Amino acid sequence: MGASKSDQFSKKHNQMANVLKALAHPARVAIVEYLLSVDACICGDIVNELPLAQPTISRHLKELKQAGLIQGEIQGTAICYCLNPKTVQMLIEYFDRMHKRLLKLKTCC
Amino acid sequence: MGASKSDQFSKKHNQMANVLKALAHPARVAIVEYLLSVDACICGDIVNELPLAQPTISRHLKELKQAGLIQGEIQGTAICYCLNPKTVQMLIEYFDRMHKRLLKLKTCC
DNA sequence: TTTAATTATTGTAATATTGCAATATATCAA
DNA sequence: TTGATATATTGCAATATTACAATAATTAAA
Repeated sequence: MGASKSDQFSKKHNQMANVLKALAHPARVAIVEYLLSVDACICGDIVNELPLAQPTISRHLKELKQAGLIQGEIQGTAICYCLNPKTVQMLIEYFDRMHKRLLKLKTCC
Repeated sequence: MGASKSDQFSKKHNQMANVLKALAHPARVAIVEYLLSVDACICGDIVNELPLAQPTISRHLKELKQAGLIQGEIQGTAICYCLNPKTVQMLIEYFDRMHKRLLKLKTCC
């Protein structure tokens, strides 16, 4: 029956899967790249930029925030979102380690 | 109503989201790391290694294969799976570019 | 060909995700 | 306080994902 056997896996595997799940949707990839493309940290412009309603964007932002990929800072009535460099760095290191180990393997199909 | 507005987003954002979605589950993270940990390319041992039934593993392998993260090679009755270095490299480059652009931003909260 | 071993597919049930309308909350300005 | 602006939350419907039992398909060996 149904989903969720995540408790059977290690904490590390679950954490990694959670961060990557936050990026496993085109809207959230687009949000992250939009935040990158703007020199300053923009907030609600995302709603104007993407083809989604405000509550939907808000939910996506919440997921990105919970995964530690973005941070939000209250500025008056607006909230300024920006990327979290530490999490991005963690992802680089993860895949870099993976790639280095991969190159050491002798036999591969 | 419901899900799937993916056609509203760019092909690039969808492709990126699809590759990352393949890793957005602890079982698939575990499979990838298991493939890394074995010097040779093992196949059905994954079923013994993980707390999931054979059909479930088979489905996870299919998703990883469709995302281009692993490759399978038939060897007799068994199938030998291994990681695809090109896709791993693509992921490194993606996050590396992101990180470099991030460091250039002047104002960030 | 028959049997055994390995992997894939199908059917079904449980759960999770996605999206929006409606509404709530919070802050600034008048 | 009141109104305007910006963001978050809730409720619900549509869809997607996850998992396994049962079964099918494929190949090697007897």
